[in-house]
Amino acid sequence: MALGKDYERQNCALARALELVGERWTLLVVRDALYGVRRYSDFLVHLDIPRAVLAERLQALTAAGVLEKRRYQESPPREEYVLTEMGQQLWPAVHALHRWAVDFLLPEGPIRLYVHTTCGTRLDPAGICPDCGTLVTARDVEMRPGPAAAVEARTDSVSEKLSRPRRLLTPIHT
Amino acid sequence: MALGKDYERQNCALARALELVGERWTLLVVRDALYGVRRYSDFLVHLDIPRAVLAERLQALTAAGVLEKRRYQESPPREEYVLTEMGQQLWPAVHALHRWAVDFLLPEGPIRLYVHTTCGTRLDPAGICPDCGTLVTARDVEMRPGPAAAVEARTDSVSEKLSRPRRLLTPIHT
DNA sequence: GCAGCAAGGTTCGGTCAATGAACCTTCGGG
DNA sequence: CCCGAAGGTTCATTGACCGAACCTTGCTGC
Repeated sequence: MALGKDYERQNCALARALELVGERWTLLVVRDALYGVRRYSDFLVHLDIPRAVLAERLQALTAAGVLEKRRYQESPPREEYVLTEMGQQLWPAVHALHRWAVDFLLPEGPIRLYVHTTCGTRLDPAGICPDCGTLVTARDVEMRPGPAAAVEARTDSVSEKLSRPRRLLTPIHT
Repeated sequence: MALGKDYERQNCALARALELVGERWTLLVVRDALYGVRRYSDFLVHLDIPRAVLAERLQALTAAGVLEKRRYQESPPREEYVLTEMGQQLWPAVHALHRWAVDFLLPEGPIRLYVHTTCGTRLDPAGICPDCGTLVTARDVEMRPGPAAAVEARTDSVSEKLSRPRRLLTPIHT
């Protein structure tokens, strides 16, 4: 997002949100984090994002409290970025936007489906499980290949792991 | 959003959505349209957006089918931009992101509240009316000043009209 | 003991979108 | 005839994004 990245004169909660997650790539980073991606190198190969931009976004999201940077091994020191509670709560917004795109921008049908783990039912546009009526949190969502899954053109290792049914937030590297 | 405005290599519905509504200012334009703003000059004073950027965004949203440009008077010819059904369906996504910001980024409390017109109850984070249990569409939402409404610093004519309780999608001019 | 490699970055020049100020056109009213 | 409102377009400046190259730390194999 070029120049002033804040909407200072907009006294509105949505503007505050967009200052943080409205920049280019940021919401895709959050989506990948919901999918279970945690490492710098995995975000890199899955998003095709410039290295400098990824580093800057991870730092901004960490500073804002959406991600937490933690060391998962000493020697050699290695870091991973994990969604905080605040970050996981972005799931309804990500899902709503995703669903809107499926309904209006993807004539070929959804590439992925999101179902409630305990009921096996596809979420409705609000992120509710039609079966049990509860608002499903990211932890209780399973993602599965949808009718248009074959269109998936990516062949990187992260995409392959994500192409099988799996629960959201499950770490990609064991 | 600078340079390549598309995420070509991302085969994902969310990426398609972000190519359209993920650019700087675009989602704020949609929010204003949900509030009932329809005219170029009203978007202009309410958003403090550069004129060229506004013109470009309105055109892109119209081309994508989110807005419809219509002539509301001949002689002198005057245009207005109205949300299509596709545009109105963005409400759940806008609301979810808004609600997330209220919950995590606004310690002073919400500036505006969204309530179900028929029940008078505040929507839950998924956009459901807790009273009647239905997913509330934009047409049935009333917005009201919230606890932190006094913080509203803007004094333009559009902000003044929006500071009173009103139904979403109600046109601002007459 | 040295080469190679993986992870996680930083640096750097070129490009292109955002910005804001100035300008333009069409029409109606006084 | 002049002014103003609505709805734009044009233009120079600036800074974020891009991608390629480079760097550092600590393993692992020979």
